[in-house]
Amino acid sequence: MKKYTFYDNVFDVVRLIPEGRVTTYGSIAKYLGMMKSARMVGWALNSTINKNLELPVHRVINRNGILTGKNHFSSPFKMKKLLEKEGVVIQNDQVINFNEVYWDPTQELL
DNA sequence: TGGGTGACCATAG
DNA sequence: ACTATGGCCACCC
Repeated sequence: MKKYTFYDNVFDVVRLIPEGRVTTYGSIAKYLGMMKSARMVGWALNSTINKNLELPVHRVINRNGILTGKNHFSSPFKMKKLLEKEGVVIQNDQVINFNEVYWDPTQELL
Protein backbone atom coordinates (compact mmCIF):
# COMPACT_ATOMS: atom_id res chain seq x y z
CA MET A 1 0.00 0.00 0.00
CA LYS A 2 1.55 3.21 -1.13
CA LYS A 3 1.33 6.27 1.01
CA TYR A 4 -0.65 9.19 -0.28
CA THR A 5 1.99 11.78 -0.90
CA PHE A 6 2.15 15.39 -1.90
CA TYR A 7 2.75 14.22 -5.44
CA ASP A 8 -0.51 12.36 -5.48
CA ASN A 9 -2.33 15.45 -4.31
CA VAL A 10 -0.76 17.39 -7.15
CA PHE A 11 -1.90 14.76 -9.61
CA ASP A 12 -5.44 14.96 -8.27
CA VAL A 13 -5.61 18.70 -8.77
CA VAL A 14 -4.16 18.46 -12.26
CA ARG A 15 -6.74 15.87 -13.12
CA LEU A 16 -9.45 18.38 -12.19
CA ILE A 17 -8.31 21.10 -14.56
CA PRO A 18 -11.10 21.55 -17.12
CA GLU A 19 -10.37 21.35 -20.80
CA GLY A 20 -9.30 24.62 -22.31
CA ARG A 21 -8.20 26.04 -18.98
CA VAL A 22 -4.77 26.38 -17.41
CA THR A 23 -3.40 26.85 -13.93
CA THR A 24 -0.05 27.56 -12.36
CA TYR A 25 2.44 25.69 -10.22
CA GLY A 26 2.05 28.24 -7.48
CA SER A 27 -1.73 27.97 -7.41
CA ILE A 28 -1.61 24.25 -7.00
CA ALA A 29 0.98 24.54 -4.27
CA LYS A 30 -1.12 27.17 -2.56
CA TYR A 31 -4.24 25.05 -2.79
CA LEU A 32 -2.35 22.25 -1.12
CA GLY A 33 -1.16 24.61 1.58
CA MET A 34 2.43 24.78 0.48
CA MET A 35 2.70 27.91 -1.54
CA LYS A 36 6.43 28.10 -0.99
CA SER A 37 6.99 24.68 -2.45
CA ALA A 38 5.85 25.46 -5.95
CA ARG A 39 9.07 23.92 -7.24
CA MET A 40 7.95 20.54 -6.12
CA VAL A 41 4.76 20.79 -8.11
CA GLY A 42 6.77 21.00 -11.29
CA TRP A 43 8.95 18.16 -10.20
CA ALA A 44 5.89 16.07 -9.43
CA LEU A 45 4.71 16.57 -12.98
CA ASN A 46 8.14 15.70 -14.28
CA SER A 47 7.92 12.35 -12.59
CA THR A 48 4.75 11.58 -14.52
CA ILE A 49 6.54 11.63 -17.84
CA ASN A 50 8.20 8.27 -17.32
CA LYS A 51 5.04 6.79 -15.98
CA ASN A 52 1.97 6.19 -18.07
CA LEU A 53 -0.33 8.45 -16.13
CA GLU A 54 -2.78 10.31 -18.30
CA LEU A 55 -2.68 13.74 -16.79
CA PRO A 56 -3.24 17.07 -18.54
CA VAL A 57 0.11 18.34 -17.39
CA HIS A 58 0.21 20.63 -20.41
CA ARG A 59 -2.40 22.76 -18.66
CA VAL A 60 0.04 23.61 -15.89
CA ILE A 61 2.29 26.57 -16.57
CA ASN A 62 4.07 29.17 -14.50
CA ARG A 63 2.49 32.31 -13.15
CA ASN A 64 3.61 34.43 -16.09
CA GLY A 65 1.68 32.24 -18.49
CA ILE A 66 4.86 30.85 -19.98
CA LEU A 67 5.17 27.21 -20.97
CA THR A 68 8.27 26.59 -18.94
CA GLY A 69 7.79 22.86 -18.95
CA LYS A 70 7.60 22.36 -22.68
CA ASN A 71 11.16 21.08 -22.90
CA HIS A 72 10.26 18.16 -20.70
CA PHE A 73 7.62 16.79 -23.02
CA SER A 74 8.37 14.11 -25.54
CA SER A 75 8.37 16.92 -28.06
CA PRO A 76 8.65 20.63 -27.18
CA PHE A 77 5.80 21.35 -29.57
CA LYS A 78 3.44 18.89 -28.01
CA MET A 79 2.50 21.13 -25.09
CA LYS A 80 1.70 24.06 -27.32
CA LYS A 81 -0.20 21.88 -29.73
CA LEU A 82 -2.33 20.30 -27.04
CA LEU A 83 -3.23 23.68 -25.57
CA GLU A 84 -4.05 25.28 -28.90
CA LYS A 85 -6.26 22.34 -29.66
CA GLU A 86 -8.24 23.25 -26.55
CA GLY A 87 -8.59 26.87 -27.58
CA VAL A 88 -5.71 28.39 -25.65
CA VAL A 89 -3.92 31.08 -27.63
CA ILE A 90 -0.15 30.78 -27.47
CA GLN A 91 2.52 33.04 -28.86
CA ASN A 92 6.21 32.72 -28.20
CA ASP A 93 5.63 29.95 -25.66
CA GLN A 94 3.35 32.26 -23.74
CA VAL A 95 -0.40 32.12 -23.20
CA ILE A 96 -1.90 35.30 -24.60
CA ASN A 97 -5.39 34.97 -23.15
CA PHE A 98 -4.01 33.82 -19.83
CA ASN A 99 -6.53 35.80 -17.80
CA GLU A 100 -9.43 34.21 -19.63
CA VAL A 101 -8.34 30.61 -19.33
CA TYR A 102 -6.74 30.81 -15.91
CA TRP A 103 -8.24 28.27 -13.56
CA ASP A 104 -7.53 28.81 -9.87
CA PRO A 105 -8.07 25.70 -7.73
CA THR A 106 -8.33 27.81 -4.59
CA GLN A 107 -11.34 29.56 -6.12
CA GLU A 108 -12.94 27.01 -8.41
CA LEU A 109 -12.70 24.18 -5.92
CA LEU A 110 -14.04 24.10 -2.45
C1' DT B 1 20.83 6.75 5.38
C1' DG B 2 21.66 11.48 3.92
C1' DG B 3 22.47 14.83 0.77
C1' DG B 4 21.50 16.87 -3.68
C1' DT B 5 17.98 18.43 -6.55
C1' DG B 6 14.11 20.64 -8.89
C1' DA B 7 8.85 22.30 -15.02
C1' DC B 8 8.66 28.06 -9.01
C1' DC B 9 7.56 32.30 -6.41
C1' DA B 10 8.04 36.33 -3.48
C1' DT B 11 10.96 39.53 -1.52
C1' DA B 12 14.98 42.58 -0.96
C1' DG B 13 18.49 45.41 -2.69
C1' DA C 1 12.99 48.29 -13.69
C1' DC C 2 16.12 44.10 -13.14
C1' DT C 3 18.97 40.56 -10.64
C1' DA C 4 19.93 37.77 -6.78
C1' DT C 5 18.54 34.79 -3.29
C1' DG C 6 16.13 32.11 0.21
C1' DG C 7 12.54 29.01 1.08
C1' DC C 8 10.48 24.55 0.82
C1' DC C 9 10.17 19.23 1.07
C1' DA C 10 9.32 14.57 -1.41
C1' DC C 11 11.93 11.83 -4.35
C1' DC C 12 16.07 9.43 -6.09
C1' DC C 13 20.55 7.47 -5.84
